[in-house]
Amino acid sequence: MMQDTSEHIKYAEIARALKAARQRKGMSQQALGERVGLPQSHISKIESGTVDVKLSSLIELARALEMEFVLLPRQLLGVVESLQRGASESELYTRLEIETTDALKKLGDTVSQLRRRYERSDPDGADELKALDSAAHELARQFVPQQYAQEVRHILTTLNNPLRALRNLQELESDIGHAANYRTNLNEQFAAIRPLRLRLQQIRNAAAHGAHERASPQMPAYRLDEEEDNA
Amino acid sequence: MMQDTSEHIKYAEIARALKAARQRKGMSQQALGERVGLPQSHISKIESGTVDVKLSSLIELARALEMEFVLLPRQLLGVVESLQRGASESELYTRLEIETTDALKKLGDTVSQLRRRYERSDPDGADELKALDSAAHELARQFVPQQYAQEVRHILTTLNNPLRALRNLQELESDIGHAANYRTNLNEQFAAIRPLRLRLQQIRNAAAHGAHERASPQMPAYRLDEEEDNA
DNA sequence: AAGAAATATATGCTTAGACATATATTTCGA
DNA sequence: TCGAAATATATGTCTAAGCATATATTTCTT
Repeated sequence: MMQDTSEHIKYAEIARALKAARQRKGMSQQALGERVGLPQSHISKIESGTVDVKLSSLIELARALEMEFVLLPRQLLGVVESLQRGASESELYTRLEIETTDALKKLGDTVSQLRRRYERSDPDGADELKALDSAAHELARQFVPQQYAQEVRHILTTLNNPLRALRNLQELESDIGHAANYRTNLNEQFAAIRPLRLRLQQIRNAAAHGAHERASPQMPAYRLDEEEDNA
Repeated sequence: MMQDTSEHIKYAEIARALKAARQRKGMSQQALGERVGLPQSHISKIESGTVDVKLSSLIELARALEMEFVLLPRQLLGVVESLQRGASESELYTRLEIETTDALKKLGDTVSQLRRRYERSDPDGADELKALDSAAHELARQFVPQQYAQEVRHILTTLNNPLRALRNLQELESDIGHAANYRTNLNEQFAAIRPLRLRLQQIRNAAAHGAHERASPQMPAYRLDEEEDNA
């Protein structure tokens, strides 16, 4: 139902882009068709622009090719095309991503020091801190995707209290008179840390496999875990 | 033909984006329909996501709304969404820029410590170090533009030797037997530092006024200054 | 409150996408 | 050159998008 040639050009451009993405992934039309539930012959038609494909099919094809369709204001088209052509296109980051990533590095360093303190007195706790340190550094290394940045900042803020408490407890460690409270308090702090660490690991995995893989941003898993732990 | 909920979400997102774009333009469904040759009732179905619109229709609707429908690598989504939310192009950074900026921060910290050591024994030298510290931190604050990143890294490398020498000299300061050599050596190190500091200041100024203002990266000014100092 | 404008929903017809299956043609690798 | 793999094209069936038209419902403005 297209009316003029610029729309025909756009249509052909999308067909070409899909084909190029499939070839970059080293997939055959057969393999792609199996992935999205379309026959190879239909993939061929789509890539050659001889079928006016529906949006639902486009979305699935894009997903299978680790791409996304986006509706953009026309003014941004030049910038976005530059980003796509740029050698370091996947290495561009927003200020929020950078700052969140810096904060994660600091967290990792802080937790690394704290872990050394607990290495002998509480090996299980030290393991928990080691896992948190790894999650923080790994996520920092690949940068926090924009849509997780606010959530990661919230996690970092939430971690302040238990980590401070752990530092204080470590200083009390030699004070024998507090032994019972000490152990209980220690367990509480690690119980608070664990779901946050699990969530950072989830985000790190989502970042590694493409930022939109997990579709539900409402109740983060660490809150579900908190509820489980309270049971 | 969509298979899982993340694709339904994407589908609804595009429907919402079309409606939002129409409303931003102050158009009715009737007017948009007339523009693209579709009945108002069909526009309503498209915007509510109750029809699986074909690519040709989507392209025409996007055009009429001054939008483009674009296929992007998933990694670019965060950046593109930032652009759409109004983050300016200049808030996006490459990995190289980020790493160079981190290195500048470290330089600034190192130089700040060194400056304290020379504060009483060599106030002129301390002033030079203070200026270098300021240049490094100011440039780090606004991020090193891509086209200066290699040069800045070179400057940082070149600064290693004179700064190390200054650290060593400071430790020798109380050794009276080396007084003549000490003063000569001190002056040599500051003479080596000064043009590099001047160049960092130039780059900081260029960065402040827009990364592309100065177009000539061939003979950095600090090499010109070195030749002047030898005269 | 009332009327106009805008949007959502219904009905019906035509055409084409989705999908299955088969086969022709081209490309690739040994 | 030859066979396998990949892609393009053909045929057929079913379902739904595109489109026309009408009407119900909601929203907006006075």
